[in-house]
Amino acid sequence: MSQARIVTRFAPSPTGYLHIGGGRTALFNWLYARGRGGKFLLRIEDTDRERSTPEATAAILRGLTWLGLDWDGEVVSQFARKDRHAEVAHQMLARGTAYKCFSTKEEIGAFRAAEEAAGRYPIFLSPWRDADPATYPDRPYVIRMKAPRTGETIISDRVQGKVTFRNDQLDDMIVLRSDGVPTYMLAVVVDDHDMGVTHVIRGDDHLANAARQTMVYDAMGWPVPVWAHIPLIHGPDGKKLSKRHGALGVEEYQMMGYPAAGMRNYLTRLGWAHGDAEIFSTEEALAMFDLDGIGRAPARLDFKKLEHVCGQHIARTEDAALLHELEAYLAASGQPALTEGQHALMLKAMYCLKDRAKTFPELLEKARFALTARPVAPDAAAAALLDPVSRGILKTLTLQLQNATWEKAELEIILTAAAEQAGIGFGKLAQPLRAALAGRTATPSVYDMMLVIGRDETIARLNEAAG
RNA sequence: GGCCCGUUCGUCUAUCGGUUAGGACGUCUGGUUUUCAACCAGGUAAGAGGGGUUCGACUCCCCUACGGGCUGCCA
Repeated sequence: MSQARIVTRFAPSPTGYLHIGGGRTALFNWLYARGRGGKFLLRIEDTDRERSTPEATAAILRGLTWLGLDWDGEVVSQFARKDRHAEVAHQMLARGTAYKCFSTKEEIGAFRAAEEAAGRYPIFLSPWRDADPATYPDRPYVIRMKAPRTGETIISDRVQGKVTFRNDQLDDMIVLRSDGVPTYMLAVVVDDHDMGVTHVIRGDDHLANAARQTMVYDAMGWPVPVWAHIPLIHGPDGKKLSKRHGALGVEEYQMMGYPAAGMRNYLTRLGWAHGDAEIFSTEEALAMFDLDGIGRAPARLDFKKLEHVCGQHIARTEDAALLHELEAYLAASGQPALTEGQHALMLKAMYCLKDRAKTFPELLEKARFALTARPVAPDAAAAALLDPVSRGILKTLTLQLQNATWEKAELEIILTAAAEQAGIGFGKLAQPLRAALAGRTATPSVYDMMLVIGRDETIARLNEAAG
């Protein structure tokens, strides 16, 4: 049997931003398809007209784009396909695998209330299931799936294994509402079938749905896709994800300054493993990712590890690309863009910055010496370092730097000698120098700073501080 | 309530009946050092509980506890 081309999809409902769990689901689908030369499709499940908004759709698309998850073809609107769904519902009717049900919401509600009051599990069994069409009343009806009443439905899941559901636990779900709008349960199946989806990778909150959906596939005589129900992500406290945990929309993470590559890496490892692989590029992830590596237990978000992974990625990213991403971060978070001069200096400085930052805000903080303009405004700690004695030493140093060739080796000789002359350790010299050059007490190496800003700027800042 | 899923260091996880239960983050100690980081070395720390099956269980089965999901004319 030849392996058909793999097609996966991400199908969010546009009722809010793309949250981190949805982002990971999309990522898994993307990795699986793209890693195997398959297609990754995007469908917006907007059949709930009350709660769906175009703003949410836009936010989801932005989130996916930032994460670098590109999809094939046009974004499919589920609502736009409602006629096709209705058509299938009627085909089911014609095939005898569905029937018209005239029970009203009130009747069903009353039934449920009575069952629950009696301490029973309310499975509504429609009296119209086998009714004679001649007895049909003249009023609105829904179309219900004629689900098997006995036996069991078995889901063969790539993550959960074989999961068995007793058919008598499942009721005849509605596939077409009385207003002619299809329900999710029908729409997903029709869409996945029509779009040629071969692998359904989604949250395990859909596991039970897979059984009902299997019945629709069977009713239509369509091949059932491969299922892979992945565990949900929990907050750091192990509870379900909510805004309280800071586990917000994917875009919030972008605002916090995490690089997309780091997010992908972290999210890939959350609930999935391949031996001891921890830090890897997207290309490597694409090559390694497989459904077999997905765990069955929900995973918690760990910001410390996220930061570590992001730091590794920042350190590995090529300078120009990193600067480009930093500027995108600036724009996305509403901060002023870099001037041409700052851009050039950042590019020059990147080598001594990227090893020490885990997020873009940290990178910016380390880059303060390169981004600031004279007069350098020292913070309290830095100002305290610039006492009269230190200023005197800096003044002398300025003279010695005047004609230095601006190379690290020579600067080392000069600074070391200066410290000796002053009768202090190198550290005692480096601190005021740091304060003068960056206005801060924590900065990159003094040599790196001097090399990056150049002789003239270095001397100007020293004079300013010494004066 | 019913059905379904889950449970290995604090956290993410490896292990697919036989290991001193491995790695990573965190944390602790030491090193490097020019501050903060980064980096390097080392330490710390785990099979929810109870029954089975087996020569041998983290691994297979059952029960309990705990957590989660579903149980809509929501998706």
